Amino acid sequence: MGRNVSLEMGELTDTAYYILLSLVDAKHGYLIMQTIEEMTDQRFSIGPASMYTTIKKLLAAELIQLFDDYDPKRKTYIATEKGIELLKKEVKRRREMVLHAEEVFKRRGEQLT
Amino acid sequence: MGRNVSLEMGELTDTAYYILLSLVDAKHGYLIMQTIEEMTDQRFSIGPASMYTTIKKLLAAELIQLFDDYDPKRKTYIATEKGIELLKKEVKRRREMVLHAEEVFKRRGEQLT
DNA sequence: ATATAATATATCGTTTAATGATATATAAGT
DNA sequence: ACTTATATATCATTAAACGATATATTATAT
Repeated sequence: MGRNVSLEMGELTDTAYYILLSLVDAKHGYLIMQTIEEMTDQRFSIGPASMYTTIKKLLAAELIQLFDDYDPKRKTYIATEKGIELLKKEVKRRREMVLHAEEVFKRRGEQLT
Repeated sequence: MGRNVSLEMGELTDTAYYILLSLVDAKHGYLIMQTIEEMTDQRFSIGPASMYTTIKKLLAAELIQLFDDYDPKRKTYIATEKGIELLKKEVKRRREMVLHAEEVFKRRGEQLT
């Protein structure tokens, strides 16, 4: 297994991070893409290929599940409890990554704008 | 070119992020690996394969350069001005990623520990 | 009416990233 | 002599991301 890669290792790629974050509240696929673009002011965008590939992986890892929906045309997903926990852990990890950089620049007397 | 992937797009993977951050101050390869492990309390570790592959890419993108060194046994690298700028931009991007998550959880009345 | 744009889901094959395995060589400690 | 640590490097494989493409429905404009 990869050193810093797979979901089982408990780490999320940027793509998986944003999809899982979108699914804290139930959404169908297309809405996930829109939500991410809106959330990031168009700075991050995920196309259908990346999204559906990632959704499959997140489902397999039980980080998201199908949401009980009546509309058969749209598949709706939601993060599982396990998914939320991993997401929170990942937020913490990313916060630390920023801190690591801040420490390095601080040591050099430079500030990060 | 990938939507959210390559260095030319101005984004760094976790691996590239930590290597570039290590090279704010000049270091040779082996020391980079150690610095990253120490910095992250063993939570992130990069093996030689990932490191040398990434170093090649960072050199090609002129985000790091060979540091003027007298020791022919050890190749020493340092981040370029361009590399520092990208790193700062990336820190900002990652800070925003954390904020995005905080907003989502705040909206739900949950706090991130 | 009908063409066009937006909504919605999905797969195939390729490219890019990350890594395990492995090789090589030196230096230092036991 | 032997082992551990230091130091750099490549090859082949796995994993992640994505472009291209296909398909179908719904809404909107002409």
